[in-house]
Amino acid sequence: MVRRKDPAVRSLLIERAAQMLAARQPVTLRSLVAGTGMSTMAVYTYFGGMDGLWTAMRQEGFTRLAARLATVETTDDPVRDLAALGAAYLSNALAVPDLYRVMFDAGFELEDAAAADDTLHHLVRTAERAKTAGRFRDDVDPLELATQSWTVGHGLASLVATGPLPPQALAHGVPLLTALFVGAGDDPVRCRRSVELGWAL
Amino acid sequence: MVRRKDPAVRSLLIERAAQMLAARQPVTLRSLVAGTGMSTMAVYTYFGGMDGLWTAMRQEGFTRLAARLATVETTDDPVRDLAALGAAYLSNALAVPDLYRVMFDAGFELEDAAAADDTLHHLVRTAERAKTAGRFRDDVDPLELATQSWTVGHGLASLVATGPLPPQALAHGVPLLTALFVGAGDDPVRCRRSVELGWAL
DNA sequence: ACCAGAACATAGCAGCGTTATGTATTGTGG
DNA sequence: CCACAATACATAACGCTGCTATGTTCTGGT
Repeated sequence: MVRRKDPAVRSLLIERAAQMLAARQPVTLRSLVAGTGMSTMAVYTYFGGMDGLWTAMRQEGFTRLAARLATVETTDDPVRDLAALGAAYLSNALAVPDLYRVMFDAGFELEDAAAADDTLHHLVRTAERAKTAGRFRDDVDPLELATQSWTVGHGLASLVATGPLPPQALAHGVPLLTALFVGAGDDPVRCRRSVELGWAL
Repeated sequence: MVRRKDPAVRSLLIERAAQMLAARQPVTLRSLVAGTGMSTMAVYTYFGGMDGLWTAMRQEGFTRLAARLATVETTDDPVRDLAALGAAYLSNALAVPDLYRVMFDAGFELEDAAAADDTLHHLVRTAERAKTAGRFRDDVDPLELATQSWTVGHGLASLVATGPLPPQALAHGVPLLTALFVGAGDDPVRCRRSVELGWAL
């Protein structure tokens, strides 16, 4: 009785929307399906409307971000890795600034929060590694430190991607993260070296 | 030959738009002028279109923010004052989250940057005071430190106002700012006390 | 007192997301 | 195997958006 929705079509639309977003073309219902042979109804059968498309785009953004963070190699210096994750976060955000803006736009829902948590998890695990390696104090909560690192990264990404700060302001990431990690107990000079190594934009 | 535009009408429209924004009502060309007796053309004579209105709203947002920061009293503890400015920044952002979002929306232009600079200036001056008071190292650039404080504040404000982080995450401001100021040379225990005093959300 | 020009009102346009309606397609139960 | 029912899809229309073209009203300097 059914005629199942084709997942490939869904990904195709998401892909196309992402490309249009990256090309700074307005993503509208009609422009999205134009040239694909599909009618505007496709967006409704696959996403339930434009809001659904934007939600899907947010998830896509977090998925890509998670994939990007997964490429960061884990070394024997977890603090370096933590900084490298921050750098990768910023690199991803500025590579696709419009998608990044969509991810944190007004329509943020609970289901998006799950995707965001997955992203945070990379940071949490690395913070844990740094803690067990004795780089951080015992009373440091890895989740809290990860959240604080995220806050710094997002603040930087948001201000640079939106325009208030110039791209060279990304260099602030080094002093910000070193201060944060030293505050968590790491040795100042060693920390600085680790962060600079991991940052390496 | 002229019939000058009435500045009062302009402020009235901005005020009305701000109220609708705060009430989470959609601010559209027609809904904005509805009930005021004006026609839709008013928006064009006073702002040149909706884009102009949003630019004006951004400036209004920065003006209100600057006014809010100006209410922060300056004590003999500049580090406390710096933290107090950060708290005021967040308090303002979360009091009018939709206006705050507009301020950092896609259409950010050069003329908005000037308004943002005025806001930053409060932080810069206080950072300078802390430096001359001997709380920070000599090689600390007040502008850079202010920018970094701003980054932290904006990151926190953005993540909480948009939804990814819950309101209690605002407490991260204390460790983040202390770490930053200690990294700038302040004494750890004294800094912590100052920040906690100034934060006092 | 005139009249150029700014301010304003009205109506219409193209575009937007959405929905209603009709048609085609498909998997499944008899 | 076939008919039925449910899904997918196409087309057209609706109400809304920002914007512009046109006509009117008001105002201030010569």
